[in-house]
Amino acid sequence: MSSDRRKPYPFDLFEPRWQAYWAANETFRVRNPGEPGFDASRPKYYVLDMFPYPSGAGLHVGHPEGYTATDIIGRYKRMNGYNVLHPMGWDSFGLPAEQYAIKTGQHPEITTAQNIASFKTQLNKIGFAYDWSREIATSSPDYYRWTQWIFLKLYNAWFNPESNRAEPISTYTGEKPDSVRLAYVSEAPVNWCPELGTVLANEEVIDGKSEVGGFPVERRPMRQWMLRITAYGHRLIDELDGLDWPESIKLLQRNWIGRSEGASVDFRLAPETGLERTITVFTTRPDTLYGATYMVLAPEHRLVDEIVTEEQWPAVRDYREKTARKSDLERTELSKEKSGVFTGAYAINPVNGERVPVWIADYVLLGYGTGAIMAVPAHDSRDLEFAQKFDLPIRVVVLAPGQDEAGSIGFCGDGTATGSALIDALPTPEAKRTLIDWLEANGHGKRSINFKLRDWLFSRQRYWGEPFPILWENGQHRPLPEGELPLTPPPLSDFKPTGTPEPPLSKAPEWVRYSESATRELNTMPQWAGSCWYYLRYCDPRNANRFVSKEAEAYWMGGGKPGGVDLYVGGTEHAVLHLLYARFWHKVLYDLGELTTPEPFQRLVNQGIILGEDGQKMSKSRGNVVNPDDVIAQYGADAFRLYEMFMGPLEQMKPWSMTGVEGVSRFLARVWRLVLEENQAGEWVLGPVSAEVEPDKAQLRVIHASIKKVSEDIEGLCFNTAIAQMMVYVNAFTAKTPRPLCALRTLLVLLNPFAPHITRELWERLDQHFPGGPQGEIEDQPWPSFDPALLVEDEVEIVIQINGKTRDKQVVPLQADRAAIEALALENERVKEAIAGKSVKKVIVVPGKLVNIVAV
RNA sequence: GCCGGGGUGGCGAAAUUGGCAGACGCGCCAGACUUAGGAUCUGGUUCCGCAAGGAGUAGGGGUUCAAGUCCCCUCCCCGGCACCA
Repeated sequence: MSSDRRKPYPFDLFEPRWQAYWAANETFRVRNPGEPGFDASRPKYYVLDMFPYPSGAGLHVGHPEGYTATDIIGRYKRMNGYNVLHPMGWDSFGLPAEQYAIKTGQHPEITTAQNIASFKTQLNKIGFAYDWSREIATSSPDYYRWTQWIFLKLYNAWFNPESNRAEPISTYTGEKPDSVRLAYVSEAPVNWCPELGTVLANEEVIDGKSEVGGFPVERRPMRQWMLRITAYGHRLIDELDGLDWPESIKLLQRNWIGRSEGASVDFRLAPETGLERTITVFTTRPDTLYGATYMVLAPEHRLVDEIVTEEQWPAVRDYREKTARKSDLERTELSKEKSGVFTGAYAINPVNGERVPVWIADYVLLGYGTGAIMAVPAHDSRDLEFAQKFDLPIRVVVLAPGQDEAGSIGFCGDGTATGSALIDALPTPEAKRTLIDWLEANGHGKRSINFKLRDWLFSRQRYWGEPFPILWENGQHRPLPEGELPLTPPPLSDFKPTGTPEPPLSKAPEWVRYSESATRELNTMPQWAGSCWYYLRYCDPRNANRFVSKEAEAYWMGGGKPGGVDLYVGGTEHAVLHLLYARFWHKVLYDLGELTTPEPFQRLVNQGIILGEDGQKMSKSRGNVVNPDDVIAQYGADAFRLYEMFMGPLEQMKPWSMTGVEGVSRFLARVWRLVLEENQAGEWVLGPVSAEVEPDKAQLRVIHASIKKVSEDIEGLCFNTAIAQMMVYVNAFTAKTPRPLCALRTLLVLLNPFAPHITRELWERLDQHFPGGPQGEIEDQPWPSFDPALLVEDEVEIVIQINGKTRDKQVVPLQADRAAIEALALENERVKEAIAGKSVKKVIVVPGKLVNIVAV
């Protein structure tokens, strides 16, 4: 006997055949408005996956989970008469691709091309209905030419606070346009990762380590390109409201942007300092101003140098040096114990003219607010801790509900103002308002909104990314002329990071030198640049004149309110990275009149991660990684797809199970044998199928209930229950022969989005035996509709409860009214038995469902 | 610490407005067909109990004729943020 197991149905023969057929016929190609073959009568549906970065590890079973979900939706919408845009491409610039190239000692251009090829082969083996004519790669010059073009748009724009939107820099009338550009150069301290040899954005640093590789990150001042995402803080928060996104993701973005409302307050320095300066602080609690008994500056704050007194200099210098040596990680880890030093200077509290000492302490961060605080120890736990340690006064100015002064220490909620002349006895919200009004009227401060979000550090000291279309001359930057795009990187053989902040592009002096007096910018853009707008390029991927044509953008991204991609599926890991950056770019382009919608992704769904069979996260070191290729070789692509969807709810984390794959594979084999049977020679021939036989009443009910359930479940992305319903369908037809042809055809159409190969094969076989059936290919069949009348049964089984406990069940006519059901129930033998000797207090009848008899 | 999302059989999970808890699948048990079965088909399978019956959706309380579902408290798991003034 041969040792290799017989396949339950010959998927290995027909799956590759249909895949080749779809590719050769461009079955899933979709046309743009104006192109021949475009059908304007159909509505559009844009369904998008987060495109993968083609790593060397290849596809794992997590990728196709979301991809299968969108594939089902795309095929389903297509059968429902939509023009479906369902593209795929490659996020091929950036750190992961470059790290892989360095590891294998090959040029990233080569490894990237190889990885893309193998990813594509893998995806095609799963039978996805992509329009491959729209394939894009962020590292191809045709693509990044427009990434660079968009960067120049940002460079040549500013955010006008009057109009609350981006405008061309030409509308700026101030002195220093370079200080307002959306893309600008900054010298601020940045996250430098020596191991990766590049700086990183805040969003790419997790617990003081790089998101890629987990290497230590340190702060150091460097000249870098920044994008002014903070200008969009309001809109990035406010416009989340209209999006159909998981609340959890919206919340992550809200928290990350971190909007707080309050006031900025100016404290003048005390007269003896001889300085006409103010310290401005941000506070969310202006009502506690009377309780401000000291101030704290961040150790790095610029004012420190000016205000510190002679005798405090040594202590201050010492403290600053210690702080500077700490990494961000240490600074937060050692946060338990408060530390700080008095500067020797005093400031004047504007509400009561009191002199308050000014300290420096590392619990105040330079990067948030103004880098200075007014400390209210009675109502802020950090200030309290600090005040107790350094014996600073603690003054209660807010009474907690039902508490006296002593009991209000440490209280930070809403209460009643006390010991605060201007606002005494006012409840907190009113006290805030009143005090801000007073500050504004007297020129001591103003209403203010502060964001945690910081500008986006946009340059990297790496090779494998988009070069900046920027030239330097006499220390001044200017844009590269648009006609010189794309700006391709020099073909370096040694592209490795230099180990210093000097970018590797500096290794190509001829490339760097632009003219006698001008040189090129040496930094490259981060990986996120390409993914910020790829969904736009899919709309018109070969356009050589624009990043996307107006018509294509209006068609695929427009329509509906607020429009955009109709369904976007991907992991949560991009919540505050890609999903925030892309919204930002999109809004800028929208403001500049390049786009028709303010938001890119109308509906977002996160697929849950797939764990290994052991319930642990899949990883090479655990040896629990499942490779799609292996599963497909053994069970076929349809079984693989179906299992991915049958595992459980799309958004949930769930473990892989090979026996589960076997289960859905058995189901598909039952579908196969519903239509075909094996003859003596081992060939699959038509089984007991009849065109004459009609489904019986019960079968009709299953057919129509299934059409309803499968349709609703696909719309709701509940694929697991849709599949369960199709299993019920198959079970209802296996026992009885001959099988009605029409029922089988309907089943194949319902199942087609999930298992496109087997349904296509069986559809063809039925066509051969029963010519003259429905016209066209199964992929183009109209989605079936159900007849509600056929769902209704003549009789229903109702439950008979006594005191809420089920005692019996009884079949009654559907039309039976309350009285009839009650009468029937009281006649019931079991009921009579149970209520003997008791009195019936109440009878609740829910027609079609149950009777509950309350008896005591 | 704060903010989210969860906790239902041996396992993955189902369960409109509160209305038969456990659909569907895995696994397991029994049987049929077979030279054979890791194929296929049929039946069973929440727990305790021979049974009648009882218990049961993390735990405790409440509302209700009726609670997985609504309200209050507690515990546990997962994710995020974390000196954000």
